[in-house]
Amino acid sequence: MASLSDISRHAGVSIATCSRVLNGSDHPVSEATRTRVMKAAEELGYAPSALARALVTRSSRIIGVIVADIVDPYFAEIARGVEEVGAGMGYMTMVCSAKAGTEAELSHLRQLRDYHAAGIVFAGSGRHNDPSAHELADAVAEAHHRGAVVVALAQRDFDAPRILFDNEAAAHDITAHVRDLGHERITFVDGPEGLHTSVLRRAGFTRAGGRDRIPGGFAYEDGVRAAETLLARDELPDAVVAANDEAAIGVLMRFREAGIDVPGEISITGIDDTRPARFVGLTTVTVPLHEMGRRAAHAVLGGPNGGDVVLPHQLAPRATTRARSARSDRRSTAPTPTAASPRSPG
Amino acid sequence: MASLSDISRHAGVSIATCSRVLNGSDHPVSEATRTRVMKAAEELGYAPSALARALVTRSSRIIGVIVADIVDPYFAEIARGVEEVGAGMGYMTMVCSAKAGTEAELSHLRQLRDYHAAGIVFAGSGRHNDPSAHELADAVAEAHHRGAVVVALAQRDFDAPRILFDNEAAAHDITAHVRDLGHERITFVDGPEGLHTSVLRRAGFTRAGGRDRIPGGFAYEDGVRAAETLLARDELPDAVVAANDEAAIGVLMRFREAGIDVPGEISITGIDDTRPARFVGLTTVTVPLHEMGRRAAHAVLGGPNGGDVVLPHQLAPRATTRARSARSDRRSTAPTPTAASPRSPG
DNA sequence: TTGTACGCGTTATCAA
DNA sequence: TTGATAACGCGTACAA
Repeated sequence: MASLSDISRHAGVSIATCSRVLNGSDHPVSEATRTRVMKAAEELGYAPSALARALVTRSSRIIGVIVADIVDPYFAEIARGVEEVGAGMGYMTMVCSAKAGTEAELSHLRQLRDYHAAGIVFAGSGRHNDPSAHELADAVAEAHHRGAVVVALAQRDFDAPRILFDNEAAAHDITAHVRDLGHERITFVDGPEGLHTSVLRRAGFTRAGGRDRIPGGFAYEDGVRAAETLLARDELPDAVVAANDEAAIGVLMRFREAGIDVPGEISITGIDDTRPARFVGLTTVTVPLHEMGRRAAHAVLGGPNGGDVVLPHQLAPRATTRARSARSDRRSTAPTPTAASPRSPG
Repeated sequence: MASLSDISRHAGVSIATCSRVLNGSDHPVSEATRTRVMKAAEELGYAPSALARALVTRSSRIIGVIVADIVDPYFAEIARGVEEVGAGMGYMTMVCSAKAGTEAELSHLRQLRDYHAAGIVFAGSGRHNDPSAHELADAVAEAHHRGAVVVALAQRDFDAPRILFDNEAAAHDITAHVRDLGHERITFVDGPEGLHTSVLRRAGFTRAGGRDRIPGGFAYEDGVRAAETLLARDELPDAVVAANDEAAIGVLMRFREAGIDVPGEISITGIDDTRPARFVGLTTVTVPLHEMGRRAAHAVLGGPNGGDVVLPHQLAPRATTRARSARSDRRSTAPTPTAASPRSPG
């Protein structure tokens, strides 16, 4: 409640001097008055107004992170990284959900600008043929111009340093891994339509020799649907590579519900290694989400430093994949009676 | 970039008038000048400074939500609820992680106050014998005094309206449900030591006739450890009721890894019904996390309205529980050879 | 209906 | 080493 002028009056010192001692200014102040001011501040319970400070400094200690959905562990992990290092430096983190798309991102960006946010982190991927992409790019440029540091944690269509991992390579590597396990007929469950990240992951799958693809998404239900698509076919593939963990888990659960043995009959993998992946023992690709968040925060704290950064990813083989040789091959040997039956639930 | 004075100059109108038309003031303004101002604002791309506005109004359109860990789906769900209705009303949501405890909460509270946050939502539970509880209570009182609306979404030791569900009843109901399934020997995996929520849930278990309890926590690893404690005993219980979903999943996974059939040999349940619970088909209690977040936001938007609210919870029977009669009873019939063997993995 | 002027709490410049 | 004082951008009595 107490303001600088209160302190000033209480200590019998000018308001300017109070400001100097109360905020690590390099301006010299005599030890005597310094203690006087400190004491007054202590007694009156002085707390600087972040608002007033930001108004004059033209920069608040606020970091905005724009995500699609904070409930999605992918984004939560990023947000936590940002918050972690931000809080350590006295910054507050604003989390903005933009599930609605670029339009919502734009409005959040503007709002963040109105608060003179020191930095803005775009956690999600951009989309193809985005009608408001240009408008967003302009707004980003303006925010940058006004001193805000903008960082992108995925493929984006505006000018900002990127801190990311190689989506294409991640998808390639997990596909190759499955292939190395001896699986030939591999189906890829696509990510959301139009997302750059989806395109990248699909490309990785293709480069690794994958051919079969079916529509999917990043949500559990998308995975369930994809599994049903597969179940409706005459024959199941050897393995399913889903565009992300949550979809993979959807596939996994639907298959198990249908009585399919995973990984006995079919292998399933995801990408991202979010917490739920560990819970279900999903083979996936560990991706530096938390570290990306941390680095993004460091980027805004340290000012716009340098160009893009590509962080490493890593295979995380777990319990939903198995080498083909290690299981009863349904094709090279005569089909057993049990080979067809499991697909009907109950 | 353009400020009110810019508009004022551009439109040849006083700065006060500009303010009046640009912020739905009820002060009368002639239609002529109104359009003049609007046009100028449009041309110069006027955006009000949230900072300056907050400074003079003594209240920013910021809602702070203090959670233990945003990666925890329990809190993410709450945060999303807050953000959802907040964003709809032009408010920004600050998410603060206070994993470190009350000390961290206190520092976040202070920071939020420095930004003149309109409201502060405490998502997590308080703890017993908390050394800084009193200090926090004082800070909360001060924040309240300064016009901020403070809401608690769990048991707390300070004065603030509460929006919550009945933890005791939730634990009681799930335990009773398991009991109704015919299970007698039920073990409760405790929540984190010292948390009010832990005490409440434990009490519910006890009231439902439960007796056996083992140490646990709210994390996956805690559940894994609890499972190992159980595996080390001579005999497994009929069912395990864990203090929350994540611990339950830890128990579940460890048991399955040990070759135990869930729910064939043992039933497992959680509390909260977070997303991962659905992923693994965990029987649990659905709890109004999202709605609590939404209501909390409404509470801060509508000012301090009324007293505590207790929202309903609901049983969510799924695939990790089974009626005792429906499975081979290991005790009333002669033990079969397969009854003992599953416990050794591999 | 419009304009003037003060205050919100800081930082920063310039004198003293 | 210290102190006035002008911004920062806005809301709002009060006056015109």
